[in-house]
Amino acid sequence: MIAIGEASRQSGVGIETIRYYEREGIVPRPARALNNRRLYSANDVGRLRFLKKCRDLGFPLSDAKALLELSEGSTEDCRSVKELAEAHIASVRSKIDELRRLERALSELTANCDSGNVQCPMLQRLRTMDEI
Amino acid sequence: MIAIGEASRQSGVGIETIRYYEREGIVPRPARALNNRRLYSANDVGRLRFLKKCRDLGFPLSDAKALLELSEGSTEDCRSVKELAEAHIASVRSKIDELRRLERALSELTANCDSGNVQCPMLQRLRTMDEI
DNA sequence: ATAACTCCTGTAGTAACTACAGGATCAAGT
DNA sequence: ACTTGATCCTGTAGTTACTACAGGAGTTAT
Repeated sequence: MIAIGEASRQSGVGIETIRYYEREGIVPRPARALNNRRLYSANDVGRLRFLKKCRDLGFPLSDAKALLELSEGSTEDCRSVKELAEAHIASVRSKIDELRRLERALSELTANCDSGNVQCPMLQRLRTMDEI
Repeated sequence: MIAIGEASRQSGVGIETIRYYEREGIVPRPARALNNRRLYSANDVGRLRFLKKCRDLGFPLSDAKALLELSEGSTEDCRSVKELAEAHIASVRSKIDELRRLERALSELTANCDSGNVQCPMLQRLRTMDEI
C-alpha cells in the first residue's frame, strides 16, 4: 500500500486530480493509514492508470467513468464499450473537420495581410464578412 | 438604438453572453434608456458581430478582444493581427494532428471489439497498454 | 532539533459562457 | 383599465476537469 504521491507517480494522475476523482466518486475511497493518510493498492493504481489512458484518448470524464465501470463488471459488455468508443470517434472526426474548415478560413484571412498596411485586410474581412 | 434582445438577434451573440462581455470589459457599457434598459447602436452591434466571428473562428476570447481593439485603433497594426492569426493557425494545426493520432488510436482499439465477447479486447488494451 | 518534505481539508480560481431566481417594466389584446 | 406574455434588470451559481492555494499536521533526513 502506497501513499498518494507514489500513486500519482505510478499512474501519471496528479495528486490533486486523484483527490478530485475521489470527491466526484469516479474512484472509490481508498484505505486510510492510522494517521489519516490515503493508502493505495495496486488495484487502485490500475484504476487511475485506466482513467489516465481514457482521458489521454480524449474521452470525457463521464465516459471514462463509464468505461471503468464496464471494465470492472463481471461480464464486460463489449457492445456498450464499442458504442461509447464509436460515438467518441465520430465526435473526434467532426472536430477534425471543423478545425480543417477553420484552418482554411484563417489561411485565407491572413493571405493578404502584409505589414505596413494602414487598413488591415483581415480586420476588414472580419468586419464585413457574413458567414465563416 | 435597440434593446439587448434585438442586438442579440442582429449579432448572433446571446443575451447573457452580451452582458457577460460587458461585465468582462470586452465591450464598452452601452447607453441606457430612462427605464435602465441597455440601448445598443449600430456600432455596438458591429462590435458584437466582430467578436462573434472571431469566436466562431476559434480565437480565444482574449485574442478576440485584442483583435477588436486593433480593429478600433487609428492605424491598424497589420503585423500584430497577422501574428495573432498565425499563432492561432499553428495551434489549430497542432490540434488537428493530435486529433488525427487520437482517431487512429481509437479506431485500432475498437477494431477487434465485437459484441458477444465476455472479455472486451478494447478494455483489455486500455488496462495494459503503456502509452497512447 | 531543525529543515524539508509530504500529506490533510477546504476553498477558490480557470475559460467562456449558461441558467436560473426574483423582480420590474412594457406592449398588445379585451 | 386590466390582464397576459414577452422582455428586461441584477446577482448568483452551475458547467468541465481540473489546478492552485491557505493553513495546518505529520514524516523523514541530517
